[in-house]
Amino acid sequence: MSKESEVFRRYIERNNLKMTKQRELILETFLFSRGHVSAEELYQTLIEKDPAIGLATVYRTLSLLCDAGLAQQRHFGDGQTRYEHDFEQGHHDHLICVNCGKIQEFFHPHIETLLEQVVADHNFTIQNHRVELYGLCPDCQK
Amino acid sequence: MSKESEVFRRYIERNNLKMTKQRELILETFLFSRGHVSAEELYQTLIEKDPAIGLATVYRTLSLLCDAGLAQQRHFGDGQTRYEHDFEQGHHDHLICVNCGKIQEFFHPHIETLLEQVVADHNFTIQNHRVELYGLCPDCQK
DNA sequence: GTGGATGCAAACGATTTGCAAGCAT
DNA sequence: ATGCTTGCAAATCGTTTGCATCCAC
Repeated sequence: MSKESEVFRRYIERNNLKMTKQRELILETFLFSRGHVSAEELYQTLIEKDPAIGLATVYRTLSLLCDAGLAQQRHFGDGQTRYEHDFEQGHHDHLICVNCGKIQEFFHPHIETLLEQVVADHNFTIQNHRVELYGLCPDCQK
Repeated sequence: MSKESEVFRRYIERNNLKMTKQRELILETFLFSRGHVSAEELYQTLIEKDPAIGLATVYRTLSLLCDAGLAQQRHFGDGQTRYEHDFEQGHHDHLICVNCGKIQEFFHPHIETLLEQVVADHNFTIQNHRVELYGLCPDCQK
């Protein structure tokens, strides 16, 4: 039983919700999928394991996972919402290939520090931030 | 006649398109609106000047302005696409208030330099980037 | 048994598209 | 006259919601 599964169970219990086999399957599949999945992509993977599962359930469960702190929404240029689960490994930013869609994560402590400074200079209190670089990945530069 | 209007006319001509009073009105209104407008917001302003104008035309013209290099799409958290026209004044990033929606622009040369370095380190060729900080603006911190 | 969870289909909001009519060239 | 552009309505896409049924507690 994974740590995330434990966290989710506690969240479920604390809020008087119920653990179902769909929720278990969705969490498991979500955790297994590396990177940044959209609801639709996750759904496509899920129907192979449970053809009866509904897209609405995927959306509802992803929303639950966000509330539980196990997932985080991300919006990159295309119209879709993507969900990330490995953000706990520590904050990171993204390099996105505009050709193949590959997403490369990176972390640069100095940039983070400077961003904090910008926020302070403008008297904002920060909640979160995003830094996204769009371009061509090494493979797509031809 | 503004510089942008000139650029637009050239673009129209070069692509064998036609200049219409709707396109003129939309460009003019778009340029006048400071900041980051959504198609719907622009449309609301426009129907006061020309009640017959269609929302589809607004979308089509904004798309044209993007192609002509006079506008740029931006996606902030909410579901709407926003259009920016003053990005030519030089690149800048955004501080967004999650409470009142105010958008404060800023520019920090050192951050830009570091981002270029990150891109180089990963062998990407950059096209553009965005840095967005979400939090509470001074007014909303109560 | 009861209330939350499901799958489906319908509803939704933002954006796009097909079409007949209008207007710039 | 030609064909790009318009406004309208219908279509589309991603996401949410209503509802009857189902299932975890």
